[in-house]
Amino acid sequence: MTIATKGAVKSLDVSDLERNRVPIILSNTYHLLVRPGLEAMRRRGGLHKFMGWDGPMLTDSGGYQVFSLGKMRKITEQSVTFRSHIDGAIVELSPEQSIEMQQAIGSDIMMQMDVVLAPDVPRIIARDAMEQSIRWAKRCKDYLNLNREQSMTKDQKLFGIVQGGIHEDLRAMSVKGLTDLELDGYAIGGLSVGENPEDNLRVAAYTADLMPSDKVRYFMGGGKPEEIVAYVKMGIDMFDCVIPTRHARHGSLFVWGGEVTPELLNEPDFYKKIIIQNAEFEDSDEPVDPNCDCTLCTNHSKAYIHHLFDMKEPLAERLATEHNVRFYMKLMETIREGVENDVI
RNA sequence: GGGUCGGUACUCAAGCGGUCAACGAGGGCAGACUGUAAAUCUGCUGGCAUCAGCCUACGUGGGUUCAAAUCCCUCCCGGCCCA
Repeated sequence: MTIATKGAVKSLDVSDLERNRVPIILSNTYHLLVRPGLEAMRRRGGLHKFMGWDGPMLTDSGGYQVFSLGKMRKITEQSVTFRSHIDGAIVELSPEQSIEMQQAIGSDIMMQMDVVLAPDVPRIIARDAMEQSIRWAKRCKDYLNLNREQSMTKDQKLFGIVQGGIHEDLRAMSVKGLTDLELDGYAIGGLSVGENPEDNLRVAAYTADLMPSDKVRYFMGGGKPEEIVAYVKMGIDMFDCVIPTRHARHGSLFVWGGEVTPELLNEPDFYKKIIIQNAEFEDSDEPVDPNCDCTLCTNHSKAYIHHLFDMKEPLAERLATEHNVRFYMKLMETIREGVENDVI
């Protein structure tokens, strides 16, 4: 999933997404609740219509913002209270309100409201958050079942989010509690939030193995290309990450290590990252990546995109973002091909 | 010709006896970003270095002082004012 937090993939238009074969986007409940707000979203007829996107869309519940905006919120059993990062206004988000907003957005897949924590919190805290997340999942499902008619999109799906930090037994309890609720799909949450790489892979593999294989498994927030390949091998189906788009805006571009085939993905250095502002690129007439078919690589040189970043031209971000999005989409296409042909 | 203000590192610009190799900004160099408060953030930016230090530096050349980018004198260059 390419991330469109506030109803746009930063610097890209919907036609750019379609041209680069983006299959599904992710948007965010909290940010859209702050602006333009619930009623405005209803008046616009939902986010698909508002932004002109006909494809699938998933919305995060706002749970991650409970974590990332931590200094400005208070969590209770009932809800989370934020101070808006825009104007300081009080914004309350409960599991029910999250679903109500996600219904107004009309996403195809809604995420339950959860409690995300840093990886280094005491085990008892991680356990409480995990258990609260299960209770909140139930409230999300109950609210949805009672209010189906208010959705902007028919048959919205609801996914649960497995929590439990880096503790395997807590992860197992979380999976049990959520699967008892018979949700439409399940996600691994609370990873890629600062834990060390070994814990990340260990917990992801352990958790993925416990999750029902007949439903979608989604790893939230990850990851780097090699991590995604590893997660797929664990049985995970869906991903979202800000890396391709944010890195692009900051001048980090992904470059394939060679002709893109499923076999290539088994090589340790199947790609590299270059920082295009670096002086070594100022004189290169070569494309960023000869194995890429994006607008940047088809039409322009490294020297040109280097220059655009140097001049802080807005086009730099747009071309770079399209390139990294194309890289990630090609990564997923190639992984899929590799899985179907038993290469990965 | 007289008066006056000023000349600081790539640029702009602080400092006005010791804590100054010299604030800050820009520029340059490099790095980070994982369910996006992010066109953001961090480090370095005189030379040498065995990373402890050493050397050369605040227009020029002298001087005062234990000590000068800072005080005094000479000269050079620039702005402004008066002739």
